[in-house]
Amino acid sequence: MKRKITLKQIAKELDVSISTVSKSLRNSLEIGEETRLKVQAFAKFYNYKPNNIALSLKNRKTKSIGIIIPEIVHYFFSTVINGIEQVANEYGYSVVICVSDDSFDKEVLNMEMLANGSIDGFIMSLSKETQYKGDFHHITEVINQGMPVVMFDRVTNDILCDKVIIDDKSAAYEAVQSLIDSGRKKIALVTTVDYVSVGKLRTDGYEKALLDNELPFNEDLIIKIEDVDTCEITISELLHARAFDAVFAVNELFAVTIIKTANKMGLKVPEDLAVIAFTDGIISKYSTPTITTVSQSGEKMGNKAAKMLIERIEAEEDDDEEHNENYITEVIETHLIKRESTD
Amino acid sequence: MKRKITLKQIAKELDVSISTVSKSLRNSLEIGEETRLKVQAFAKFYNYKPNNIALSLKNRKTKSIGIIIPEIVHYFFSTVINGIEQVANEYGYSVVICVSDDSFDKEVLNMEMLANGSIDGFIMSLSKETQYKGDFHHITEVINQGMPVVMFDRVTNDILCDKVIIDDKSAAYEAVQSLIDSGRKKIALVTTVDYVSVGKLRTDGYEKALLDNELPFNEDLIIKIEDVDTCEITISELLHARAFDAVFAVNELFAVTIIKTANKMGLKVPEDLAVIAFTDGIISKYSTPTITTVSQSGEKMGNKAAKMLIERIEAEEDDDEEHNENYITEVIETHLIKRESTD
DNA sequence: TTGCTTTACGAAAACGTGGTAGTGTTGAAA
DNA sequence: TTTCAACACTACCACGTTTTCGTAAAGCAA
Repeated sequence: MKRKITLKQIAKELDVSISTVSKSLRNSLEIGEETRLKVQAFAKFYNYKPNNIALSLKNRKTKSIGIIIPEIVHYFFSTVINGIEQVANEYGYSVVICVSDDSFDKEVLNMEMLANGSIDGFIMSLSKETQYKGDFHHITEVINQGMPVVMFDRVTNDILCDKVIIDDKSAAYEAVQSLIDSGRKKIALVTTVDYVSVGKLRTDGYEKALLDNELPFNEDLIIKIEDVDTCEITISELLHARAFDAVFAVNELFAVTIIKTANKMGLKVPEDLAVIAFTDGIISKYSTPTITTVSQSGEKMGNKAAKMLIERIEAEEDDDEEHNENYITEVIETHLIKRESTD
Repeated sequence: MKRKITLKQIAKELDVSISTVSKSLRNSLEIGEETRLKVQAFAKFYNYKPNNIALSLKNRKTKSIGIIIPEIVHYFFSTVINGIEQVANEYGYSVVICVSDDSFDKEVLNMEMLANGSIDGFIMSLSKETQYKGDFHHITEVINQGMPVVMFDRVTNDILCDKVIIDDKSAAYEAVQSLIDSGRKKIALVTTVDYVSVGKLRTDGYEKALLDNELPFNEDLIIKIEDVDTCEITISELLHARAFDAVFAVNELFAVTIIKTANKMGLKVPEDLAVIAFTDGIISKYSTPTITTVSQSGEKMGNKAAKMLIERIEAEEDDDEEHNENYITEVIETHLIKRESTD
């Protein structure tokens, strides 16, 4: 077992100074060719690679970015990570990932863990609990320290920073409109509890589509679900009453559960019940019937977020102290992917 | 914007030495109470946190572990990450994730990027290309530098290190046996190309189960699929010929595609065709019918792998030079989760 | 006063790197 | 012989921390 070799060891071995070694390896003209080649050969032989940690300390840059997300076993979030990773890699950055598990405390802890020099910037999506509490001090703190932050998907207006979102409201509008266009009149919205920002926006879009088409907006048709396990019961009751002929679900898990429930009751999808889901995940592609979805490209969001963050990071290098605060909110376009669950 | 405060700045501000500050904050008895409390108060006020990078440099530990996986938008791998993350967090480690995209070059690049001091150890699953090439020099190199490596799922015998796997062979055996027990005689195996180590082992288990039950082992019933898109065609041909009455698929994507193909042809699952899949992912739970699977708990694998790695890392602290090479291969148990696709 | 121990703190090295500034030697021009 | 530049290299600093060693001042006994 040979430990990684350092400049110092090379210097000692070749009986020159550390600076000579350093300069030789960076091909400085200060060093005579003979010495330079000798050093280079030696370094190559021992597979010298500069120590990243030392470099980070010196340059005050780690070339890594921190990602904080609520879940990782989650199609959408993992595609976002994928998108981030691609861009990060391209620019020579590593990504370090922390999962908040939708817990406020974990989110804070994770941010503190990374904020002490480990990374150059954050990309994050808020945990449910954080959104519920409305406490963002950990984020402001980090930003005040001059660390760039990009938020995506689950964002908040209370924090000024770059953001990448989709236009949840108009995407929901489009989905509901397409249900209306195919003749549906009683459209239910299956959503999560209010404090998750995206749930709220999608509800707004749903409502607007109804009103624009002069359809009644009926509170009873908004089904708020906190736990997916309770979904089935609620749904089946409403289906029994034939209370609706179409469903817009804010995620594909709800959608597939609804379809299964409907099937059990002998209802046909899409004939008796049309279903559209938000988030184009793997379930929608492979369920029976396949589910029409509003795609939100996690990969694109990740790409964009990473680009924004890295630009911020590298911009700070120049105008060291004065960071301009013209924050951008990027909106990623969505589109409806028609599949078998609608007609 | 206030940059993070350092020991030096505190020292200057309070007109004491850096060492005094450091010691005060670590509650050293060397420092008089008055000074100590003064420093602590000041540090608290300015929210002093030691710089992780500096600590890493000093202690030669980064308290972070590198994960290299082929894909991240992948149910199994993301559950493994989740498992790793849980344990890592518990022990105060961060995880930095690199995706090899099943490419050898990326795998090498990523490892080199992380190996220069950024992390204390690796947890990895080999890329397809690496397994195909059989070139593991990048891994041996890292190990030779004294960096602990734990491999999981897609491992190789050519590398000596800790490993976490499931008993693919006996798990496959169990699955096929259960098909036989329910009266199936012509059982097809839908698998990937050979060089992915797990595919090979599952094939072995399949074969053994057949032979043990004195069923013919027919090469034609082993369907090797490289690309999931070609799956449907191959399958439908064989189904037409009624060549088999049960399928053991090595992943759930194959399984669901098979079921859909069978349905299209008017065949009923499980009556006409029983299906079992490896990997208990999200598709199996939500497809129609739900799919009987061999569960391989990614979370448990991740937990175990992380524990093994961290133990190695922290063991090295003590017997600094001599690391004992009694590597362990941990086998995670699997079990059959019966769902609707079998009777 | 001298010699010894405590108390309370500071200086400096170390981790590994890279850049700036400096130093000493050589050879050639004045 | 002196002076100056070119050359080839070394010294030193900074990044932020911990830790070992050192030491000045104070206290106390003889």
